Amino acid sequence: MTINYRETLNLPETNFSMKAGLPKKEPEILDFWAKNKIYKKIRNKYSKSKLFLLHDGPPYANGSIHLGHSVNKILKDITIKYKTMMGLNAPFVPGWDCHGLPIELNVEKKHGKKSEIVQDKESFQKACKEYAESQISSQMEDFKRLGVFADWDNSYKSLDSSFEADIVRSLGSIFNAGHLEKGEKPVHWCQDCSSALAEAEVEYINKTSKSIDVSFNLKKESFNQINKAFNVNLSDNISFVIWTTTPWTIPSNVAVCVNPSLKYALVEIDNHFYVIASEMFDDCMERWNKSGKILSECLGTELEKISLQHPFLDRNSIVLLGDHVTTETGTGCVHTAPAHGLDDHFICKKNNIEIKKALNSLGFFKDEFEFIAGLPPIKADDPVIEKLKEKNCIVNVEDYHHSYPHCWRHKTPLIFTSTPQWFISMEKNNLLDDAKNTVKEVNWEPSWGLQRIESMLDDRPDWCISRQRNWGVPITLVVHKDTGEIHPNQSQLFKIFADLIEKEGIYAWDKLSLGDYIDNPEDYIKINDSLDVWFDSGVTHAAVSSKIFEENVIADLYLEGSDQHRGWFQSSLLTSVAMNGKAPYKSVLTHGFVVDEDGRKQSKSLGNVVSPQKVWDNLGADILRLWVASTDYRSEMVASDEILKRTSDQYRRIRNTFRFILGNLNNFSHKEKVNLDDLVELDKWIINSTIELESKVLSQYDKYSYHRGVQLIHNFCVNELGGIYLDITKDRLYTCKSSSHARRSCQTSLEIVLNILVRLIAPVLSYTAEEVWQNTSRLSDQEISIFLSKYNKNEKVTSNISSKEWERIFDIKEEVNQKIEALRNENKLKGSLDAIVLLTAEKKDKEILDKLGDELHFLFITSEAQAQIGDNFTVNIENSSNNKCVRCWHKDQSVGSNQNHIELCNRCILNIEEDGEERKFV
RNA sequence: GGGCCUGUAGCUCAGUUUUGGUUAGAGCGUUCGACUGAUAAUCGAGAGGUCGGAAGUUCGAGUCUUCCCAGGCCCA
Repeated sequence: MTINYRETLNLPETNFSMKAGLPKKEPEILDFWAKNKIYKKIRNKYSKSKLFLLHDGPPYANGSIHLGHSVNKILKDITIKYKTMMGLNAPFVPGWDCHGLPIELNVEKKHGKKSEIVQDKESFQKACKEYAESQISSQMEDFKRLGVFADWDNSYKSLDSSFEADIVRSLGSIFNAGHLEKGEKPVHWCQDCSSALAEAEVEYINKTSKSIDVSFNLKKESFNQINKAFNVNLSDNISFVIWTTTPWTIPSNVAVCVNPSLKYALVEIDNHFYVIASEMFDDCMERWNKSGKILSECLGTELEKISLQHPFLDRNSIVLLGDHVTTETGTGCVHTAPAHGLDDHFICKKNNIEIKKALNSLGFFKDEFEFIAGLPPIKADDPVIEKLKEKNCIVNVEDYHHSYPHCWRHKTPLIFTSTPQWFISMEKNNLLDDAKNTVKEVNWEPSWGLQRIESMLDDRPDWCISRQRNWGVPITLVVHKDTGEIHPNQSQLFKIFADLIEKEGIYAWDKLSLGDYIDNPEDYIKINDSLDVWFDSGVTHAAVSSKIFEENVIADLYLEGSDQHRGWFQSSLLTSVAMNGKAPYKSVLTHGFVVDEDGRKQSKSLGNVVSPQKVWDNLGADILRLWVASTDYRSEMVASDEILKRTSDQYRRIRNTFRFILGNLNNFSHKEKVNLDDLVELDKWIINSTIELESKVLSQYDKYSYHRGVQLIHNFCVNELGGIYLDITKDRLYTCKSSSHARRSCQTSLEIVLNILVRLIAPVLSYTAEEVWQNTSRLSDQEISIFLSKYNKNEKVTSNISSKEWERIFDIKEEVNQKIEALRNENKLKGSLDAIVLLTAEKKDKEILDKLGDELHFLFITSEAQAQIGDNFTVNIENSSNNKCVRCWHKDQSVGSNQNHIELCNRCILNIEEDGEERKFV
């Protein structure tokens, strides 16, 4: 009867399953981390180590997290874990941005705009707070599910009263540094919000407006000047023509701007004379459908201070010079309403022209404009046009299609209108220049980040920090009720109010009576505005990092999406420079946005949104993490079903590599380790290759190039391990005597490979790395969690065969493979173990091959192999005629010679009956 | 419309700057084959690219220049 020799083999055995089952397993690992307080243990372990501070940019506390959030937090987590395993103290304090309009709108929606809760300010604020907290807790659960290590119990939230107090303190500090300014500037205003909007809250949507050309008649006193300028002699019927797409701003017109260096033409049409820019003549004639004649021309500068009659108001409109006037569209004469345009505002301020406001404080037309009194601006266009027609001042009306600012929430068109606002001035105390200088010292990654933030700083206006809203931190200014002057003791008051808010919350501001804090309370009022939420998040360096770590600590890294060049990177920079004169970060790393397979942004309407919740429920968070890590995040990141499928494939390969290694290390104890110098040569090679891999991967991680690192690891699993080492050593692991040097040598190297590899994947495949770690006491005895372990310093092993020589050997192996494959295709050979390899090689190659002695055939996984010297390199394959050993599957002439084991070769008999074979090279 | 960025095999990425230089690489997937002792795994071999497009500089361009196209972020 035949003996079942399979039982004499040392086959791999492990309970590390092939199928990952991540969606089920990951929550268990999460529990393990929580129960064992791993994050806390990490903090304790590295409390004395060098600090690496990655400061978390707060997501807005609204809605469930999407893929973009996941990308951001995973990248941060990979970084934190890598730095930690490098031995740095890398804490991570997550945060949330909690005030602001979107939360107010949701609470209004939930309770109803007219409900008592919404109508009463304090109850409304409390409802907003409650809502934000509920959002935070659900977002936090999702962030945890991603496998992110953080101090979740001590996260920061801008709604904490201590944080709110610090916002007030920060504002006080900026006030003390002389950057605060009261202003009256045109801002985007949403009628539906009854509020000025931040830039980030503005959305551009195509809109059709009325574009009108309006004539402004020349006043008598200016005829001399114009006759002189154009060298004519007229006494009547001269008009300047302006063009605008916002007819409702005509009631606020106080001036007409011309460019001093442009040429202007006096155009005659039907006995009437019009002034427009010469360049715009053709354009205007076409638009107005008129044929006019240019009588004369002059430079814009000669038109300065000419007086025009407002079309329907008893008001002068004066001609001003401005470089902002262009000839892109219109007439070259620009309607100027300083209450409704930034350029207009500045030019009038410069020329000391009084700002005329047609709108009341709620954004409706004042009573004095009878024909439009009480109307909102967007409904006033038609009546104004009618009025202009009535006064015979309209030259042309047509529809105009353009991209126009809208409220991001209501999608309604915004107006640009002047309101009293508080500003952080860019100029007053040199803040902008200081910020621009500081930014050069920061390491921007990718490097174009510098250019980007610089160009954004270049054209940034003063920072309007006033919001006429309820859910926000109050601007705790006390101003004189008549003069608007800030109270002389304001600096001190900031501190007092901050302490009060710390104790009682933001509600304290509305409740307090000034009499308790100042001497002449009847002369002063409290400002009602709340702070722009960008200010809240902009001061996290002061409210969070400074407090937890060290006063004015500068973070090593800010890591956010590229949109934050205008957002948080800038708000943080400006407040930090204003308060401390320094940038709050040493490095700024940005990632792109998530798009679909066609490169389009993910949006609900396109139906191409990939939900992170679905990914971790179906595939596992480690797949999501691997996707993030294997994508070059510096540009857009493509997510699709196919890509995630590919990612899963990549994951399986890495997982199975671990499974195989673990299986073969079964029953291998530390005592059985082989001295490194005594290892089989091939085992030395894989150790040295792995050490080399480690240094390459870590240097990629160090550059935040996770995708390159992951690619290196994966390729190593495929090529060095799967294709070469593990394939070749199967023979030794399975067929050699269990306790033999030949087998222990291999296991010794596998243990080293395992230790290195599991650490390399840990920052990315955190769950799987922990699963591997917990699977075997050889790892878990080192530390209770892999994340308490570090990257070890591994020394390369000295070997007789250099890595160059190994490279050549594997090249030759590849040629042998191709020859074998060719024969297989001709059906002359079944498997490689049927083959006998006969190599002819040049002396140099022969000498290298000789280093493997008679173990060469193990390298090729053939039954026999020989090399001889010759002029050319050739590979010859023969089909072995020997019998196949049923145990090791090699074909050998000794098979059948032993009567006790008639089906075995001598090598196997040595391995099962005697001391076992000896292996030195392969 | 402006600023910044991206575009190399079906997919993910190398290669592009310092230095322009043989038939442009890898892994995944795909096809074919092997094994059944990593087995919903593993091994071997093959196919697959006018490097977004066009023009230019050059003996020579994925790489340099200009323009165009598609897309992203930010702004208007």
